[in-house]
Amino acid sequence: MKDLTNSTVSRQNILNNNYAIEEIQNAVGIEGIVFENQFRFLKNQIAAFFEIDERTVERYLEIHEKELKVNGYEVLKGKRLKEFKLLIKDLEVTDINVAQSTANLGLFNFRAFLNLGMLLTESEKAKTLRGVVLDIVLDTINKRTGGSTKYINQRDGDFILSYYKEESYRKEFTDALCNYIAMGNAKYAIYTNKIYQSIFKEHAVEYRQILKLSEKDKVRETMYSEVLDLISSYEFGLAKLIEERYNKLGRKLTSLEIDNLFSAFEQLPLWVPLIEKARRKMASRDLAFRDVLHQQLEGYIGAVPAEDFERFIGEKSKELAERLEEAKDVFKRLKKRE
DNA sequence: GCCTCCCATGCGAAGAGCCT
DNA sequence: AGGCTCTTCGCATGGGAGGC
Repeated sequence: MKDLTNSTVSRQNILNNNYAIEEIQNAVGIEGIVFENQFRFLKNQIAAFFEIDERTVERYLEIHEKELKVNGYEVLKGKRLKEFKLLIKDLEVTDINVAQSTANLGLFNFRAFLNLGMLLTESEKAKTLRGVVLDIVLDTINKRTGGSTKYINQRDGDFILSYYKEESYRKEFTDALCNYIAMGNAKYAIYTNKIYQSIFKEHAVEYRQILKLSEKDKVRETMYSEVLDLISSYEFGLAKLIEERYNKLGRKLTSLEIDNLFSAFEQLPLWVPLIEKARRKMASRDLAFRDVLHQQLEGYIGAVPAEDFERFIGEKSKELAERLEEAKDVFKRLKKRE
């Protein structure tokens, strides 16, 4: 993982990982005032923890206002401030004195506190915190995936269906290549790679290298359901186009003809948003979960949203074996009904 | 080795709005 | 209305980096 202080994406990938945040909170052990079900910290508490001046906190709030607000910093006023003041009065906290007369009050929650810790370059304590945070993040992902992230894509509930569907579309595609294209056996690899390159700019060998896959690993078993779905669309669409052209010509297509067909097909504007989405998901997730950088897709890297952490390492994500077992049961039940 | 420039830091004033 | 205490921002300071 990159240096947190200058990588927005890396910071957000940690802050969006609720599982890691929970562990970090336990490890850091800093306790604020519980307000609206969250720990809250005042500016002076934050400054004291990081051993910096309050004015420094303000500077960071100025420069990174948007990021810190997204992650939970807010300025209370009006009704909610009144409630907060009441809460403090009730708690009789001695080390915190918020004047009853104050008109607005800045509050950090734990995520915003952590966010600031990732930005601060002048605090030794923040530096130490970053080290701890990175360790915990790696540890959480490893713990939840059982050590390897090679098949983390399969932990998503949509994977199995996409994978099975894709197999049948692939069959259509290879059949079309077999029956309607006048080329040697190299055609299967050539046009499969063309599809990969059209979708994510890498051919199978590059993809294998980048993900450090071994000979016996199947590339498609490592792909995210969104990418598989797109490959399915390509394969099925192309299969039908090839068949149509074959029927029209009344003979097998030459390699030049299928190349022309392919480039017209991949340039259809309908692909643009779908490809954009697949690239974004693949590049961002592989960086966050597999610590893998697809250089060709660098421009598509963004922060992985919290829902994705739920999907891939959350309670609902499961090992493929478990899913297969479940799928088997479903098949059995269906059979009984017949 | 000295000078200059830049930036982080911290002081303090202005502005805001709630409390009594 | 005046007091109070917060946020925000301008500005002075000082230290460090880099140029000559």
